[in-house]
Amino acid sequence: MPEGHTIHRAAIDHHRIIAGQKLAVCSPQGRFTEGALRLSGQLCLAVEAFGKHLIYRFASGDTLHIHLGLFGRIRKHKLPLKEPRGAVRVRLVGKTHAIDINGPTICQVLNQDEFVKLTQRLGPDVLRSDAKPDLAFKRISNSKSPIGRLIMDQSIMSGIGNIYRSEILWRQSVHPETPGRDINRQTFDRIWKDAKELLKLGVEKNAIITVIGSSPSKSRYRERVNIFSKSTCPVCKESIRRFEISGRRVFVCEKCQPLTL
DNA sequence: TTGATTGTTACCGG
DNA sequence: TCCGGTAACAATCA
Repeated sequence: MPEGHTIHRAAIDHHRIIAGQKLAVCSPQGRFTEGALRLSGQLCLAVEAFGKHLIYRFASGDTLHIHLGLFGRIRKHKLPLKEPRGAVRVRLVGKTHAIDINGPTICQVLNQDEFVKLTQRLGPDVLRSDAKPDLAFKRISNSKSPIGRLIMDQSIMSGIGNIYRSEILWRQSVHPETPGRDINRQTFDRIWKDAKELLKLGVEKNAIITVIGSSPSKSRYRERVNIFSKSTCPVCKESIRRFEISGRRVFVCEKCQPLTL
């Protein structure tokens, strides 16, 4: 199974192998033919992530913009080429390897202006060294929306997904329904730092791991997280409350994460 | 075959 | 204008 944000970043790490080469680009299912034609034969300068968005930069100034969404997946193959597995939207072929991109929510060519617009509408990325967390804190401390909504709002800060949301707030003893304006700078800094560390680990291990020391070899995330999709708190053994924010599942231990501060 | 899923976006009403 | 809610979309697996 793809692992949300983590696989996006891991994909970048694993697929830089095709950067610095002229790539053949094709669309096996014919669903990205126009874009593929525009990029094919171009020199790929770099592969980068902005939040959960993946960007392949080409010498022409165009970029390939990919967002994997819930189901998207990137696979790397050694040449010679194999038959596409599943619904491959776009295939990038370099000298030694090919990259197949299956089921992305977003798959488009952006010119330089469009690329700039994309980066401008994203909040600071917890994994980028040039990120400015101050921008996120400012937005959060002016909002009455619950912190559980705010830290997953990619226009406020980018990188955190649904599993990390519940896990980070549990690790930092913050109730997801705490209004943003009640989060002080110290608490925000703890959330930011934890997000940064957990996502970095996730990229390294190519898996969502929020229980430090747990084995990444297990195929199911349930064994590597503390409360997400669980019924009892691993610390106090109280039952976990499950509810929704914006239609996405949230988990909270109301004993370890009291709402009143 | 059905339901569930680690996400985003467009659109609409308050 | 800004929120929050809803539907649509994506592919795969149990």
